[in-house]
Amino acid sequence: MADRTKDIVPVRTRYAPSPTGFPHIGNYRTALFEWLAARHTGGKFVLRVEDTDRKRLVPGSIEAIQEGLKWLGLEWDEGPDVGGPYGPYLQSERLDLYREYAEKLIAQGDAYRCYCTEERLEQMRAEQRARNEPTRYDRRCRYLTPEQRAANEAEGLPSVIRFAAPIEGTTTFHDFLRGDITFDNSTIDDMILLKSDGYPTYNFANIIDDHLMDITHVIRGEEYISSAPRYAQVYRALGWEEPTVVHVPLVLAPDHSKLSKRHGALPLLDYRDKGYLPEAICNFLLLLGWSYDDKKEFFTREEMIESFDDRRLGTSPAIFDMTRLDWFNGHYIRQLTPERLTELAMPFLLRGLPEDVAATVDREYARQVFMLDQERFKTLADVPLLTSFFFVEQPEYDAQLLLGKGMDAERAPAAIEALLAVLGELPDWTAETLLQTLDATVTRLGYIRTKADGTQVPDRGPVFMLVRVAVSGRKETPGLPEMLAVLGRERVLGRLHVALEKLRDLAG
RNA sequence: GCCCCCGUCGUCUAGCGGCCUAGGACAUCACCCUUUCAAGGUGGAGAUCACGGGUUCGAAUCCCGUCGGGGGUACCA
Repeated sequence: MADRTKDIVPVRTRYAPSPTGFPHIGNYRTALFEWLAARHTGGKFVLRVEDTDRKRLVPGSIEAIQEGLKWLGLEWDEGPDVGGPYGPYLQSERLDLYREYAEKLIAQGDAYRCYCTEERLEQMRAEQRARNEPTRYDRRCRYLTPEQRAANEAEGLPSVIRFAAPIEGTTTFHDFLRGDITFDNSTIDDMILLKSDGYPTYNFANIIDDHLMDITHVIRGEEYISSAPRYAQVYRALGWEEPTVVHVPLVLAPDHSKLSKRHGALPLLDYRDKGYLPEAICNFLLLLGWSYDDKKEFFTREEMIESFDDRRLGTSPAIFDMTRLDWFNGHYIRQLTPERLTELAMPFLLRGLPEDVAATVDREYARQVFMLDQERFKTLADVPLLTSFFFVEQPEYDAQLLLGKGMDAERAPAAIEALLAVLGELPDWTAETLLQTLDATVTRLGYIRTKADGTQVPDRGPVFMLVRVAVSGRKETPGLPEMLAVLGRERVLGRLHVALEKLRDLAG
């Protein structure tokens, strides 16, 4: 058996976000794949900020992007904050580099200055559309005479630098997952390398930096496939070797449209605020477009790194399914140790409680409550929803809720009084003795159920539900004896008394 | 319009010419467990593998076409 690890070559990958907003969850999936490719091979994961669009720059988004990566545990080896041998990692600090290579392309005849105004381009495209032609730059400035150029320069006309793309033939690039993809050169126009403000376009800066930073594997979204042949042309003009390119399929909204806020696809950090666990998000994202085999669905961080193989990436778009995310989240919440659960749940609890109540919460008591409800939390946002009754002075509920199947206005007060009589005297307040006491009361009060085989057993249902509502104000709660044990004698007795009063008021 | 990518249960997917009367998971339904709700267990329903042609003894798997979905078509990324 050959040692497979010998075949693994360390790769350099990069996450190259543009600080024009707060990336949504699909963007981070790409980052996850890039990070995994690097970790799996013992390579490096680089964070490079593509801040070349000055108009759309959103203050604070660089910080938010980094916070998101950290939250998911996707730590980078090189980046704007930590530096590295290929810096700077902020494209706005690399402007001279792009200029240098753009000039080089002009010198060798592979690029040219274009003086066309945006108005003219706009008009040109409008006419092309009217004639039902593809909208493309008509290359007017590509064929300017040296005299015309000199005149434009003398006049001080603003200009951009465009790539002089091959006009005839085809361009083929290799997609790691899909194989060779060929575009007819007649469909590719002369893309802008450097904008009139001196900043590079995303496309150009990307090419230059991926090469200069020695990126071996470019993993990016499928929306870049149509730009890929142009990148290939520039690499070739510069005489550079092209990195391996992996286009991962898009993540779509449930209605197959592009992922947007209204479908629940929020900026990543919003998921943290909504009570999702990073391990759940990672696991969910991992399996959106990638699979290990037909069985394995839960991956620890180590297992992810160990088993990630970019050859198993898919090529068809995946739909973002919130329900599945919730399931993963519930799973990982159940996985939490009591201590970690408490740590994570506490802020959510305190935020959901009235201020005066929040101020009195005892950590140890809360810990016991959380453990009781652990298997019921789908997200941490459920914490206050399911557990607030443990903390308030007295839960509010409609007296009618106390009555139900097998429990009417006559029997309810009797049952509570019977319980009150014994619970006050209980020598120890544990789930075990509480269950015994509850059962004894049920039997004494004559709640009997006949099973299918004819045997008679105590019918816990009606009394248990009565007590459940009395102490919690709700019909769904953790197991009754366990819940009473945690609530403590004082609260339970107090709430039973309140229930009794409510029943009397009801009777009129 | 033009160019490109994609197309297996509602959803995420396994499958890479015979092991497939297509497997797993989420969701859904039923039952079990049971003091409620969950969690867990068992089982069911759910995909003529988008459709139509080929190739082959044999196709979800290869080829062509059609349709459908998506992306691109910016001095955005």
